[in-house]
Amino acid sequence: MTAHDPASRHAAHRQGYHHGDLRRALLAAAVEAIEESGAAAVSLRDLARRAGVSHAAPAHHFGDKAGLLTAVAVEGFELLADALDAAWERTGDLVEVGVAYVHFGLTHRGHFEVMFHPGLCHADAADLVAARARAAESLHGGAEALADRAASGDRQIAAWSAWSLVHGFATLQLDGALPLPPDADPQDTARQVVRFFAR
Amino acid sequence: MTAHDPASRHAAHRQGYHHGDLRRALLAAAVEAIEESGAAAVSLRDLARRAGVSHAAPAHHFGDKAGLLTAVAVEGFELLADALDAAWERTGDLVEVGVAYVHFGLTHRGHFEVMFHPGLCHADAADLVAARARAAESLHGGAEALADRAASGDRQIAAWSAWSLVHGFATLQLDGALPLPPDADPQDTARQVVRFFAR
DNA sequence: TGTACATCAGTGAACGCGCGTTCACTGATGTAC
DNA sequence: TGTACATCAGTGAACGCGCGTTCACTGATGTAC
Repeated sequence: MTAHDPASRHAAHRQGYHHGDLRRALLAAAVEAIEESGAAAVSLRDLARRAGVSHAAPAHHFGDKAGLLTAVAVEGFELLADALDAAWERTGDLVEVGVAYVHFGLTHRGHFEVMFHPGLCHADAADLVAARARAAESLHGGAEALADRAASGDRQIAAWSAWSLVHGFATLQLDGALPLPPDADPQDTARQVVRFFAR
Repeated sequence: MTAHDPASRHAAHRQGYHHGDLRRALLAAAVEAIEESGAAAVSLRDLARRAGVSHAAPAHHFGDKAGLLTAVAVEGFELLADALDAAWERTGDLVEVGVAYVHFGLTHRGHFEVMFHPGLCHADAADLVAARARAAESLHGGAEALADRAASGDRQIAAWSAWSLVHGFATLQLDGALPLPPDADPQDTARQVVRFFAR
């Protein structure tokens, strides 16, 4: 790791004229800001402040606000696809894929919010379309298999139902609309909910 | 209906110094604006413009932006409770209560958005707490009865599952994340999804 | 029936603020020779 | 090994804009007498 290595520059206190890894720093700042105040309230100037950089710098990397949020959404869809694939490979249990969806939402609320409010992004950006498609594939596979297991009715309806269930549970949790008893573990409750569905 | 009747003044072109029913007009403008640009983007000045009134007028009725959105949420919860109760009384079918929930969300997206993002409101306002409680009662009754019908496992888990299902379906539809085939009727699809769940 | 007055609803000018965007610039990096 | 130069990343001042809020005000309404 030399002094020119971006990671070491980033890990150290920023001192030079160049940041070293401003793009990544801005994405992290964006997720943080979204989790604090919501995606619509994010401003490029605030992110620049958080990254310790001049207010005009973000435009270099993302063009405009929608461009930045698009990058957040792309990252989110990739993380989600990874999480769903990993759950399947780890457990071989379709219920756990649903649980992983909920877990992703609860632990990545910044990404999650942007991913499902496409109005804030450049909805047609090629990388966004690709990342969304990959996540949809991971998700759809799981949901359809779950539907097969339920072994009744229309596969498509079953898959939509499964997705609705986990998405709704995650969303209600994130909005604080479905308050669990203080001793309940959200992920464990999610597991019971998905199991109930897959009964 | 005399010339002093607020409704007639409202129906007619506004001409006098007094609006006649500015509170209601501002609420309607707010719902419209939210459906166009999202709740976070609503501004009091824009609503005043839509209502044809000076920009300082809204503060008279709602105090501030959060006060206005609180009023939107209160109206939303009351409309939702009405819709759920009506569906139950009309059909006596618990599936139809779920369908009514989805239908409410799809036809009141402005209200729906504010109702489930409490960070934008005065979350502790007495009328909001009361309206939410009434809606929760209508909803919970339906969900628990559906759970009873499913006749397996924990009632609480079953109720959360039912709510998650309909909320998730509505949310995914509103965000355009679950695109139906062009010939599919959203409400009819919702009915199939809820039936699949209640199988 | 008329008059005086209190109350309420809406006005419009003013303020300070944070924002996105533009633009000429400068510091740092990497490559060609 | 050194020098010149192109490219890239970030700066900082400037602009115009819409916003929320305040405040003294004015027009309209309703009530007491």
